[in-house]
Formats: sequence, C-alpha cells, structure tokens
Amino acid sequence: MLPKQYRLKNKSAFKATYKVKNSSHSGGVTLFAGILKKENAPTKVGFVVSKKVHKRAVKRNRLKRLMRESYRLLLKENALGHSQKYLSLIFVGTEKALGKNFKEIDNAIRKLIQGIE
RNA sequence: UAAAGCAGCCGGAUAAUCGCGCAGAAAUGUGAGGAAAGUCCGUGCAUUCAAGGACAGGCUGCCGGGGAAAGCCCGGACGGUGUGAACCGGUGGAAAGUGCCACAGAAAUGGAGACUGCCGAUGGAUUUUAUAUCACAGGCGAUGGUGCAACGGUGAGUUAAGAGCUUCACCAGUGAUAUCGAGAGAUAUCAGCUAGGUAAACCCCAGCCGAAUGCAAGAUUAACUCGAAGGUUAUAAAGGCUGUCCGCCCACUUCGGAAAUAUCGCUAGAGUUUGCAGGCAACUGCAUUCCCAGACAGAUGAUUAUCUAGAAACAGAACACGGCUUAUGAACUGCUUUAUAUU
RNA sequence: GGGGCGUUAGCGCAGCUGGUAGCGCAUCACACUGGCAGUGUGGGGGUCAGGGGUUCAAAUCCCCUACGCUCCA
Repeated sequence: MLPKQYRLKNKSAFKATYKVKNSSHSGGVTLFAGILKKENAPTKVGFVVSKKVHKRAVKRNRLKRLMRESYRLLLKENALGHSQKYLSLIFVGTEKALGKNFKEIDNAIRKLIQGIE
C-alpha cells in the first residue's frame, strides 16, 4: 500500500484524468495519464478493477494489490522516469490480467511506465 | 475387519526483507470470517408522522419449554423412510360456506345411479291348477369398464337377488365414556355414525403485528444563494397524517436545482474467556477475566525459504447483533448401528 | 448498503385465476416464374434458467440457487 500523499482520492480527479484520453495497454493492464504538472507536487496514482471484471471481491482486491505493489517497488527504485511529469495516473485491471502472478503484472506495469513520454 | 449414522475439532505455522490502516507526542500496540456472502426472517438504532376510530392488510400454524424477537433453538407427540443406529415433515379446520376436480366414465358430491347388469321371493298378467313364462309393478347396488379418486376395506353368513345388512371375524376412520399424562396424545370399552380430494384455492379458527423509510438513516458546521407553486378576510387550494374512509394538523408552507466537503453517527456490546450452580437439553443465574478492525478510490499485502499434507478450499468487515440458507479443503477424535470372523 | 423486475423455439414476445405451450420474424420442402424477388400451402424445431416441495396433474402455486437488467447519491 502506498502512503496517502501518492494516492488519487477525489472522484472529480478520476474523471479529469480519464478525459485526457492518453492511454496505453500491456498484459491486461491499461494506463491512463492525466495532464502535465505545473507545481512540484507528488504524482498521484489510482488503481481500478471494475466489478464487471469479476464478481468476487477477493479476486479483484488481489489484482489491485499486485498492481500497487509493483508501482511501490518502482517508486522505491526511483525508476518511474517520465511518468512523474504528470499530475495523475490511473491503472485499470481487465479480465486478461486476472489470475496472473506478481512477475507478469510487474512486467506489464514496467513496460507501461517505460513507454510513457 | 468392513460399511454406515450422529456429534465434535481446525480454518495454516515459522523466519527474513520491503510496505499499509487505526490509536498514540513517541516508544509501541493493534488490524477480516466461519461463513464477513445471499439478504430469506427478526431486533436494536435513526428520521418523519401518529387525538383517534372503522374496514382492509400481512405473517405464523401438533404440544411443552427457551429466547429481546424470529420463517429461530431444545425436548416430546404423531405420520413417513430405513434391517438398524438414525433421519425427514409449511403437522389447525374439508361435519360453517363457496370454488375447482381436464380427458375418461352411467355418475365427480346431490347422499347419485338414466349405462352394463342381477332378481322376479311379494303383487299382477298368461294358464284349469302346479310348473313355467314376462320389454309388468317393483326390488337390488354385488358385477363390467373409466379414473388420482366411485360413498368404509377383506372374508364368511343370510337372501329371490343382494347390500353394514348390525349377523360375525380382522382392519381403518368418527363419536362418547373411563384410565394415564402438564399437554400434543396413548390405551381400553361401548356406539353402529361411514363422512371423496384440494385450504403452498378463496375462506374459517387461534395467536401475533402502529405506518413508512433504511447509516446513501440522520445530526452539526461552513459556503452558494437560484427557480417554481399555492395561500396570506373566510372558504377553497396545496402539503402532511397508514393502504382506504371518517376525521385531524399547518398559516409561510411545499417542491426542485446547485454543491455534495469537514466533523459526528462509528463501535463496550442481548459482548469475550474461564469456573461454579440449576436444567434431559435449548438456556439461565452468579463470580471472574479481557477490550478485540473501524476505512471513505476504501487498510492484512509482495517476494523468498522451511514445515504440516510435494501445490490450503470457499472466500474480504463498511451501523451493530440473533438466526436461517448457500459455498468450502485436509487430517483427526468420540459415541452408536449393521454384517462377517475369532475367543 | 438497501429495494424492484425478469429468464418460454435461432431472435422478439404471448400464455402465469393449475389440465400437458402458442404468435410474428427466421429456417426447410413444395407450387406459381425461363430465373430471381415476392406470394401461397405445408412441415420441423422447446430439460418453459437449475434444484426441491404441494397437488391425481405445475411454464403456472410455494421454497432454495444461478444469471441478467434496473432504481435510491
């Protein structure tokens, strides 16, 4: 789990991030990037797994936790690169990502972070 | 030894590294379930309203006990299933009334019989009479086929033929009486009453139920203040009060838009542990002990190693609690039954 | 978190005061035509979402389960 300062919390912030329509996919995970930062604030991140992906809460939570853990490790390694230019990021898990282990999810997240400009 | 039945227990553990929620100044402490699930019942709690009354309406349904209550639990009765241990049961009333019972069938509730039939004792006719005969009067409800179901069942006796006929044996129901039991009910005797099914059809009986809305309830604070309607003498109108009606309340009231943040509600409770006492049990009483998630894009995770059992199932709190239902892994323990073998 | 509704032929729907399931489109065959379209006639196709119960009999009544849709900010 991430510290609170890095979390995307507001509903309107989520909406604003989706509106930019700057998205990319990898291994069943979709990344939405928001607008570019003006001030020197930390980049906020949200993780989403829809109820339509799977009915059971346990499986959805598992996927969210894996995505979060991967991002946290990247943050620790200071390997986030260009993604920190943006005010907000959202990772969306889909049916393809369901049931994959940590290594597969981690690879997908790393690809997305590296691909962003 | 094998196969069953019932009950109980566990719901992964340890270590390393990196992390999160809540409380706290910090050190540190603490952090998902037996079902947290489905939302099928029932409570608490909150808001609005309630002078009330009538009629509707809903739920439950053997007996006794427990419980705050429940479509809940325990014990018993009865019925059914099983060789048995045991298990299952929405189990009041069809003799208050109404409806329905397709097709088939003579007939589907009205105490029927008109189809197919049996008889011709009694009376009558034919005949001298008897015997005999009869599209006679009439008697009968056994026989045949239909159907889930045919007006108690089976067997005998009686008879012209027959029949629960009340003559008899056994059985089923019903009613009365007696005994036992707290009661559901059980047993015995007598009566001779025989009445189709369906109430998860309407209904009747008994018991229970203020209504509506659910923590997105609701309270406090800050900020924007915008639109619409009716009334302002009375009536009317609008709004509200329980589904309807009677009746009642209000004189600034109702509806809507935008915003949807912060704090509270928010977890000490029909609570947990252990012991003793009462009770067959459910459960209750007393003492003792403990404080045990409280988020708001929403906390328990990731990786590695070892082990149980080489790879741990079902599954994630969102106001709380009591039940029910459904999902689910591996191992173990106790009691009981049946069968076989040996002593 | 709390309500409501639905599931019937390949598709869209009836039937839900119990008596053995239909309609339209689609599909198949035949006829009309030189052929196509079109029209007409005839036919096939159903675990009535799944399981259990009540009843002589259940798509229909009752209970449980699954899936889908929808409302309350």
